[in-house]
Order: sequence, then C-alpha cells, then structure tokens
Amino acid sequence: MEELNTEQKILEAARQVFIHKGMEGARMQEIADEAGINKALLHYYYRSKDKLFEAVFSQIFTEFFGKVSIVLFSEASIKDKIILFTDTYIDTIAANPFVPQFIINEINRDPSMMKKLMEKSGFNPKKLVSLFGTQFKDSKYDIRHFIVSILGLCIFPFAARPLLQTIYFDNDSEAYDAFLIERKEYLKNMMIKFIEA
Amino acid sequence: MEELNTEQKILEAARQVFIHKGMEGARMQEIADEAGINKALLHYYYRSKDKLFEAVFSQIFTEFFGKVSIVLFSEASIKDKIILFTDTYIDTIAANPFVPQFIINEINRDPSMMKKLMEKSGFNPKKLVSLFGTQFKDSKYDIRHFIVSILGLCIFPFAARPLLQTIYFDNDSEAYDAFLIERKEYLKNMMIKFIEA
DNA sequence: GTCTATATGGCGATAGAC
DNA sequence: GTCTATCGCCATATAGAC
Repeated sequence: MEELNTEQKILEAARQVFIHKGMEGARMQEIADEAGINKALLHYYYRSKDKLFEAVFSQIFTEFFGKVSIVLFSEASIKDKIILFTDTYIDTIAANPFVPQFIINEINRDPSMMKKLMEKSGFNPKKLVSLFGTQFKDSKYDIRHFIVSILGLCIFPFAARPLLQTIYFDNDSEAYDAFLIERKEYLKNMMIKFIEA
Repeated sequence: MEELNTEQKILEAARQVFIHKGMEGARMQEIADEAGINKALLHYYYRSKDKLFEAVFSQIFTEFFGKVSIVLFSEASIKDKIILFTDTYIDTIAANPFVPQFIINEINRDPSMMKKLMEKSGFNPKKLVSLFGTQFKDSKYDIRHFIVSILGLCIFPFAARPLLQTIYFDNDSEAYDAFLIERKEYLKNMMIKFIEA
C-alpha cells in the first residue's frame, strides 16, 4: 500500500470498504482511515461518495467479468470449455469471495446500473448462451437454466457462507474452507455428468 | 391492513420495508408512512430501530424455515421427500422472493444473530443432513454439497434476478417470470436424475 | 395511545489555512 | 495536495401536550 500514490490508495481503500460494507453501509471516514489520509482528501479526488462508489464498482465489475470471460475465447473443445469455465469461475470467486454478493446487492439496490456496466465491461452474454446452446441444443429446457445453475452452484456457498457455516458446520471456519476446496472437484464432476447426460 | 391493531400494522409495515431495503437502507419514516401512523409511535411500541428490526427478522426467519421444514416430517419415501422438498422450497421462495437474499444479507452483516435464531425457530439442520445422508451414503462427496446445491439452485435465480434478467433476458420481466415457473420443473427433473445417478 | 415539536448525533460535504 | 474546522442535512430518538 505504501508504494501507491494517493489516488490509488483511495481507490484500493474504497474497494475494501465498499466490498465488505456495501454502498449504504460504507463510511467515508472508514475509507479515509483505511487509506491513511484525511476525509476531506477523498472529496478532493472524488467529488462525492457516489462518484467514488461508481469508480470502484465499475472497476470491480469489469475485472470480475473480464477474468471469467477469457476462457470462452480459448481453443478448447466445448466440453473442456465448460469444465474450464467452472474451474476458473470457482477460483476467481475464491480469490474474491465477497465480490459476487456485493455485485448482486448493489444491482438489486439500483438495477439501472446494469446496462452501462455491461457496455463498459465489454461483457457479452450471448457468447455464454451460444457456447452452452450448441452443447445442449436438444434439451427440452431453456439453456439459460444451465447457465443460471452453474452460477448459483458456484456463488451460493460463498455468498451465504456465515449462514451455511453456522447451520451445517457448527461454525467451524476451517471445516468450511475444506468444504469449499472440495466443492471445486464436486462441481466439475457434476458438470461432466451434466454434459454426458 | 385496516383490520389490524396498531402493533400489528407496525410489524407488517416494518416487514415490508426491511425486506426490500434491509436494516441499513430502511428508514423509520418510511415504516411509519407504510403503517399509516406517526414516527414517534414506532418508538412507543418498539423502543428503537434495532428492537423493531430484531422482532421482524426473527419472525421472518422462523416462518421461512418453518414452512420449509414441514415436508421433512412427512410420511413420504426418501426420494419423494427430496422432490417434495424442492417443490415446496421453490413455492415458498416464489411467494417470498426477496426473503432469502434479505436473510443472507443480514446474517452476513451480523453473523452473531444466527445461533439464537436457530434455537428460536426450532430449525434442526441435522434432520436435513440425515435425510439426504441415507440416500447418498455411498457417494464419494460430503452430503452437504448436495444440500448446498439444492439451496443455491433454488435461491439464486430469485436473489440475483435484476442482474440475470438484464443480462440474459433483455430485461424482459415477463420472460423472466416464465423462466422461473419453468425452473420448478427443471429442478425437480434434475433432482430425479441426481437421486437415480 | 397518538400526536407535534424538538433534541441529539452522525455523516457527507465545503471553506479556508498552509 | 493535504490538513483542520465547520456547515448543513437527515435519521433516530425523546419530551410533552392532548
């Protein structure tokens, strides 16, 4: 953190606080403390909390969907792509465990953010639909069920961690970590069965 | 709403506002307006916003898990129970589409709420684990993966609706409603394959 | 029990010195 | 560019009349 200039420090600090507290729960004071600067300086670089949030959120959104999309442009076969997608997606979430829930919440709070973000991030959902579509073209169900299923299966254990850990793991954090690691294999295995079914 | 006494009106109003805005996003003024009373009267019945929230949240939590748990005590076969559970669970969420996300968020905000709530609601997670455990006792994976999968598959399409609807359904609300209806059959079908695999 | 009016505190934002 | 001091608003909470 010490090597960054002030603007970068602010962005990084805001990122941490916003991800964990959300737009409404975050406090400018806490962001300033985290960045090791004064509250007034936040307003010098970003005129308002809204502007700061917008900068942070669009960055996070773009990064997150960017990493996930890469695999879709690889040379692998369709089956391998699906496995690879699951693998990459889980890893990305594990490295940013609070991000999916954060994105979902903020979009729920203000759905109008979505459109501009999709343009900005260059994320193309048709790509994902057509990828899975060619694999399951004779299924009796809408392909999007499969896509939503993968996303939910990967995201949910992270998004609902405190609840699930308490209910099913006696609040044992290490046991839950092990569960999450095992889940990656579990899901890839599930995907294979899905594809072959 | 007109037949209720003041305390019930407050509780019902608070329920609506809290579910849609969350603890941090909710405003006492909005709750008072929704209940058709004065802001000061909220404090007369519930001394603080925290107390009011606690009352509402514990009620919602208990109701939600109560409805879902009923099926586990039925006389059906294990396979039928799993199908019935999926069926009931989807219906419960569809009738309360914002509740799961609300619960998850508030637990994330304050994980310490979980323990007392589990006692209060009488919800017994061992019941669910043992139910599925007898069915999948020779699986190479922890049974809890299956439980978490069902929950995620059911909850996610509701929790992330604005995001998913925008990305995959061109923001067509009716198309998404149809998708949700179809999903019930899709998931039951998936469960059957799961069980037989 | 229900209201109006007001106190109290916190937070985003600005002014102005350096 | 960075700080201290302060403004102004808004939300929770209370006082007190009816």
